[in-house]
Amino acid sequence: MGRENIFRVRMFKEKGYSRQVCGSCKANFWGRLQRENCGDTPCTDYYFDEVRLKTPPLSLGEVREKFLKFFKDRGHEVVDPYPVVARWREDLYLTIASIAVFQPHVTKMIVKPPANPLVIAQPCIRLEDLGSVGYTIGRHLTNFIMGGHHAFNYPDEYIYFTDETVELATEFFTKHVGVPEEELSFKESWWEGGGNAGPCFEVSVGGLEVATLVFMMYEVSDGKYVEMPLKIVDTGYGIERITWLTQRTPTAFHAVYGDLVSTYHKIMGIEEPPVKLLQAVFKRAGRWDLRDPAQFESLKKLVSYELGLPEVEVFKYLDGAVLVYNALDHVKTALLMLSDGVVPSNTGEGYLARLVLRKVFRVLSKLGIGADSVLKMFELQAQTWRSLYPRVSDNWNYVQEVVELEYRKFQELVERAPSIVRRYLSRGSPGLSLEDYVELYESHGLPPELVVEASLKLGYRVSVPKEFYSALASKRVKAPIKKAEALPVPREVYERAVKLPAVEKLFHVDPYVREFKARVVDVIGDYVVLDRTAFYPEGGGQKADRGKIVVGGKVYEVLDVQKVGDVVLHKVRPEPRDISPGAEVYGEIDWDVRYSHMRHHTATHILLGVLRKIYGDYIWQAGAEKEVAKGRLDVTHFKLPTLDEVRLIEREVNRVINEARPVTFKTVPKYDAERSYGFKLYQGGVPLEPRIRVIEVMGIDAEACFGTHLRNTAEVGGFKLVNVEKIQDGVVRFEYVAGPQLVEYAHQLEEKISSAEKIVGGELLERLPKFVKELEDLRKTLQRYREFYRNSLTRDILERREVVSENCSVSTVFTELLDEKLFTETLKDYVKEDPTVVVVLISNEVKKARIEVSEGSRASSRVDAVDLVNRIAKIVGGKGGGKRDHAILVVEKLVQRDEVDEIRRVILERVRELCAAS
RNA sequence: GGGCCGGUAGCUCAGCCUGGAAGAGCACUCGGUUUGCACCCGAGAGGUCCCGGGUUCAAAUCCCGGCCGGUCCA
Repeated sequence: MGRENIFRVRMFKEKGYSRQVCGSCKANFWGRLQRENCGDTPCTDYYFDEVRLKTPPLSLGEVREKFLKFFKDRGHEVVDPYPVVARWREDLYLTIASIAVFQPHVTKMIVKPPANPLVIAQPCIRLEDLGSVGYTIGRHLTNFIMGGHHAFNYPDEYIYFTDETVELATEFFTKHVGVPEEELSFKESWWEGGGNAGPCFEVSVGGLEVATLVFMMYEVSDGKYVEMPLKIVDTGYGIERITWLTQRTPTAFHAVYGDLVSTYHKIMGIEEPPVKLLQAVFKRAGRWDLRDPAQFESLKKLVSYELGLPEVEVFKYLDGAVLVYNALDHVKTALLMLSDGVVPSNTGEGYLARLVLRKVFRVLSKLGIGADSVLKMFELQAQTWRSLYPRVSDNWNYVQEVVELEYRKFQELVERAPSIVRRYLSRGSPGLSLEDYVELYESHGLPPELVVEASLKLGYRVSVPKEFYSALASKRVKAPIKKAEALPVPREVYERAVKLPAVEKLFHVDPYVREFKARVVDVIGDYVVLDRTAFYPEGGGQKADRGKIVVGGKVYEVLDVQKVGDVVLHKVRPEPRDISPGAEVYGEIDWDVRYSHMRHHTATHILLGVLRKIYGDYIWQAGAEKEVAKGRLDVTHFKLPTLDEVRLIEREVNRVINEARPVTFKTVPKYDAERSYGFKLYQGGVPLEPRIRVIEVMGIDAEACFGTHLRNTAEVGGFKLVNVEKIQDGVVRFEYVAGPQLVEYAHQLEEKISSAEKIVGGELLERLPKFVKELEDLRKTLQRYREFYRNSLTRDILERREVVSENCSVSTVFTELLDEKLFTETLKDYVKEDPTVVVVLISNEVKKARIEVSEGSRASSRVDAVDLVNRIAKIVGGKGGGKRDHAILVVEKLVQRDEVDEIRRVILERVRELCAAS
């Protein structure tokens, strides 16, 4: 199919549409009427308010229902929307389009779609337009519902493609939205994203693009387009935009948020602009790019002239309104993300949630809005949207708690700002450089507006450098290409293993199988492949089994077990040189190791279930590991559990164990599992398979899992948390022991206590307070001795003091006890009292000597302590240095009596020389 | 996952660039003064300079590694 021809669909010919060229963007478009331009912004102004619709104004929910019903009536199955957090995708954090729901498993033909054709009203979040929201009066939103009808055409199963897609869209817009057909414009375009590409139509009405019809048919690899075997109809209908179209309000926010627009104005203390002002803006918002500050400025001036309103008024109204629209949009986006269980943090999707929250908090806190009102703003939206997005009301308690916490954290940052800014102001050059602004933002999270504010508080007037945003943008580096995951086995082993047939996994059939018979399929280096095995390969956080295999009477130890696709590799010792394919094998796994893994694994599932029950559905597994000695589970959570909570968790887990609940496993089709259990199935990641293995702990937890589990929770035997810590903002780690390991753990504790008691010679609780008291007494005694020593030293200095002139005196003291800190302190105090003195303190230790020269202020103006030290070094050797009034010399030997005399003589002579000279 | 910033007295921080005697303000204790709202004056106590290693005669300071906190980005 040629790329040109694909746009020549059946309907255009039948109904007499003509292919035209836009006078502005030169793109080709199709329409029944001849027109000057393609009918899409920015080639035209908005005029959809003048288009006569045959339907009454519709709400967002009504448009959504109308859309779903229309396509349902045309043979599409309605598919429930997925979460806005794209947990099923490794390459995306947020659901950015309805097709994302089916990538990559369906688009790569690993799994069939849940229905075909299908229709979905998918809530989406796109944060790349974060900065545009408000200025475009509603064309850009960070959250929106994308209506998509999708048809997946397989080589052997054709559903429908271009002709039907255009006809369906036309019928929907004309008959059900009530758009006169002459007003429809289909612009030819090209869509590319997520590794796929294809031609598309952009459908517009009165300047507003309301849908994109993509015919996905290429895979993009190395910049080349490779035709896919699967041809996908990927459509996106802007449910918000259609709502706007039917309501013809001056902004999309009025159409989508209704009364909330006024309410938000009131809460934020911002006056609502008069309708005629907004209408004047509406008329130009299509062609003008108001995100450009210069254009926004000109528009405001133009509107002020046109309506005869003072410029300041227009500026005040519109700047304020943009803030309100921002708040409406961002609060809803944050609400949707949090309701889907995102925990704000400094990485991943948690960071994106925080980014959105902070952007709106920045404005709210500047307006002086308190936490109560902020919560009110969230609550109003939670009420408005709870029927359209059911998860919003399910998780409201969590949302409330987290919004409050995040707002408090942000206010703390604002409070901290002046002291951080002060640090930057006080270093080096006056004011703040461009680099300072960038660093303040990137390292401390302080946007330039906040920096200016903080500087004002400190009494500095600074202004944001114009280049700030471009400097920031130029620092953005491309994402590093994700490192290919390390292979579990050497490459040559991997490449041969991957071609072998699937191995029968006895550990899945019955996790309690300890011994088995099998045949050798292949031997690759140290690795043996069998046709069936009970050895569990490392995976799903569960470590590999150990044990032995016997071939031809020879025993091989199994050191490691790994899997490559559906093939299990046993690494054995000694080298399996004598083993050849076809040989019979007897295998036996180390049951103690395995059973311990199973206990910790089942305990992990129980713990996760209990945590979700206690805290809420925002608890997600962020990592897990099950070993012989202990289990470990990292979950998303925003605060460290208290001691009481830890005890509660332990009690609840043990209760589940004592209730002896059955643990079952079954392998079911992916979509059935998702329907019955929801997304919480995918705690450990999403398996790219048509059928998935579901482990269910009755009434507590159900997860897609590869691991081996107990039959009954009673077998866990007992559960004790041994460590709970916050490993990262938003992630809490639990470590625990189960079954006999609990006894091991108790033993370790006992041993620790008893060895400590051996050291203190008695009971810990009795002896320790005595030790502490004794230590205190000793400290006091030592202090008294040092005081004594210090006095005696001071006396020695005084006694040895020889006056050289009115400005200089010398005292050389020799001692055989070393207490560096005491010396330094004593000398410092002494020379403060006597500014004329030069003190030389010589002290011997076991193998080295330390000579310290200290001078009073008047003495040091004539005599350089460093010079004296160098002279001393000539007598005793060693190296040293220091400042003019204080220098130190260390020698790796003891100083002899005669050397002390020599030093005394030399120093006196030198000081006399210098002081007399002045 | 990557980058950047920080960790010094109970708190807020200076000192680090350029290695050489551990500092300020607030809080605390004592004495005086005052008895109207951040009182004032004087004295004192308080330190694992995050941890480990290296360089050096000498490290809070320089280098390497780690831990913790903050923050930006993917």
